[in-house]
Amino acid sequence: MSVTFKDVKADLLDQIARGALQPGSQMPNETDLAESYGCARATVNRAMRELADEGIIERKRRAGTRVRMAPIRQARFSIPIVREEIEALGARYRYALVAREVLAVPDWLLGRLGLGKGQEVLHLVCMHYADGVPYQHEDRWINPALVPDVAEADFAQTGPNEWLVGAIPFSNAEISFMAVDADRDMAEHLGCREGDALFRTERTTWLQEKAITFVRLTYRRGHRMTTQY
Amino acid sequence: MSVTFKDVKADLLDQIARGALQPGSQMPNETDLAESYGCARATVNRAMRELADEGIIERKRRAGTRVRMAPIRQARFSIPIVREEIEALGARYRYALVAREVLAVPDWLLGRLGLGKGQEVLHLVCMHYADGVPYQHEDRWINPALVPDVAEADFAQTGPNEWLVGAIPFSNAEISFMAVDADRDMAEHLGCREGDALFRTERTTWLQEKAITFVRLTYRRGHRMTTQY
DNA sequence: TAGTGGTCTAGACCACTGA
DNA sequence: CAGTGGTCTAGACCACTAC
Repeated sequence: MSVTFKDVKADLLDQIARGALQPGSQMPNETDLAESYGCARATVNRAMRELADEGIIERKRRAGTRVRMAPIRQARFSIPIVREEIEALGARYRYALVAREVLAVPDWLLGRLGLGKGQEVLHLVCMHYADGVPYQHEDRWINPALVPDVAEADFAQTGPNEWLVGAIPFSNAEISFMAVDADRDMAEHLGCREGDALFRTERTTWLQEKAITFVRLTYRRGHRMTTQY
Repeated sequence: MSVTFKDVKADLLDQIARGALQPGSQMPNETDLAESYGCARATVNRAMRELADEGIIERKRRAGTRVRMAPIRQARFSIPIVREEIEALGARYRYALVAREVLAVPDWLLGRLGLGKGQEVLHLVCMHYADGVPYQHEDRWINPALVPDVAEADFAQTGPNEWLVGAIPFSNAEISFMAVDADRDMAEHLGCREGDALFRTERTTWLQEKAITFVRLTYRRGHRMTTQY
């Protein structure tokens, strides 16, 4: 069996972990490594490219490759669809539409959606339950000009998240995480006390430079978001 | 100029975004795509592999490649070193050691660090300030058996995070995000009121299957963690 | 069991950039 | 301006798995 890029990657990682390759030190170039591993340069290249993508090493043309002084530690996590998140817990999912209205965009939202004063937005409030217990409160604003069919969707049965995922094939987004104090309304919806600390994510989604939707997802008390890296 | 993998990737993405390639639909195989783009199969492979890594498409041997029904939306964010985070805000960084003690591992920490009852841990409490204002509270537990030099480090000048990054070349971790109510002690350290909602991350770090450290980072009121995808 | 993606090879040219 | 990584090619073999 020939030497695979995974072999090379694992060996390099091991050398870094054991200290044989010190942080900040220069690594041999691809040609030399390929020779010493007895494989093609492309194989070494693949291994090193992945290490660079993961923030372990730093590569520059002409200057060569170095072990990063402080590895760029990065975590990756998938943004769950709430239905799947709840079903993965083994719980029964239930969705409810709380409010649906079309109104002039409020001032605080003008900038985030890139709209002008007086333009209309669709505002939805929904609740997601796990085994009948409040799990997540969804406060969503949609730019109807960019989502043609949104006027016909009634969102009585299907949540806007799942609907949008189906209607918008691809998009990019900015997402924030924070802690907020529950106000009276939120406390009632989520079944907690006013002032309780709640975990919230805010997300703005764009389709080709134009903001489609802004959503605030507020979780029930005690929610944790976890990932590994 | 020949067709690059970026060209292929961009074109496929564009077809997905425009709806020419519908979610759930089967894509042509690599050989056919290579022919239609007029490039080598390896070029198509690189493009499609990256799209698969990003969760846009789904690849299976023999079954071929499909556009994902619901793209796996995943965000990537780098775990900042608090000093850099504060300096990036243009603020002056200050660090203070609040407490340092060696004690028997508390029960709640036994499992997380994989220790036995009665074993000793190093417990550190630190504060990080931005322009003199409390920014982050750090509550850290270190397994001294796995970090040989930790007994000599006094952490009076340098925070344990930066020290550990230098001492431990590479590691993996599990990280969680949550909201907590400030208790009296936290409120005093962070200059907020008792009961205020605070953003917290908890992280356990392993070096080769053994837990080195568990840390709770609690941020000042109003902190947001943001990323794009 | 046949068709798909996964990977390796050997060679080539090129873009970038630090010495 | 020379050395490094970045990428493409054409061909090959293989592992997996749906059919």
